Amino acid sequence: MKIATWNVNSVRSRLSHICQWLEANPVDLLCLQETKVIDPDFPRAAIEALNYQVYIFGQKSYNGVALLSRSPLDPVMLGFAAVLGEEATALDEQKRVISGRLGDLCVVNLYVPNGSEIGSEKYLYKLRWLATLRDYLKALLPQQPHLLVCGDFNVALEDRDIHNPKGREKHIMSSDAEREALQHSVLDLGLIDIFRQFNSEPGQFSWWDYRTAAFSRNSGWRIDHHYLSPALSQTAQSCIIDKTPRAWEKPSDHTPVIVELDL
DNA sequence: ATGGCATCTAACAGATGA
Repeated sequence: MKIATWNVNSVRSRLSHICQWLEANPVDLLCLQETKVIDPDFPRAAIEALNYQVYIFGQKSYNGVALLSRSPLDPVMLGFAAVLGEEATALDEQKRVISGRLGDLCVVNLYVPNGSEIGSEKYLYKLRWLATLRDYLKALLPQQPHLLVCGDFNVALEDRDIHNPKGREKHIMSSDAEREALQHSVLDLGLIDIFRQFNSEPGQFSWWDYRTAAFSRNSGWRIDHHYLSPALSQTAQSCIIDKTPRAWEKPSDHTPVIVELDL
């Protein structure tokens, strides 16, 4: 079974890339972030024509997540509130969380807030959001021994995940508080950054800034991840970053990351 | 120090992203 995560930076602008990529890479499940569209306007038909089921949690202009699956998912859970209840509804105004169950596998698809600037209101929101993510995953884990948590985390965990870590303490996505929050909310629960089980090299990135020709210089960041529960990690066969679509005409600034499970 | 670029809404510029 193959599962991919991809921040597409607008599902409507990227529809042809998504279809082209899925035809070449018929993964079992594709997790999308930054769909940037309300649910009635999601380009559902083009995806369904490729024999994928479409599950969406969208909003106008910003954010938005989706699950595209070859097999039906049941149940599908929208937002933090589906697990945490009423007190989490405020954080669900921004559509950043969708989860689904595929057999005995539970997949959580996340779009972690960007944070804008260190110390800003958005930065504090990002840290609060990650604290709530801990509660969410902690509640899911006992019921879901085969848990996969993937998406755009907007945090580079280590210096080898950044093309140039100089000054990283003052940079969004690599400040100590962001790294500590991701560590506390995900890794400390026992979830494993599975890419690093297969590849320990620096220079392995999933996002390159549109500006300054970052992709051609490989000036990127590894901020799109797959985290696996311990039991599930035993089934992992590979985890690769597919840079191919980042080189296409008018690409997303992110590229897909695919994990293969022996399930 | 700033802006590089791309996407959204829809104001032909401003907000947001990372």
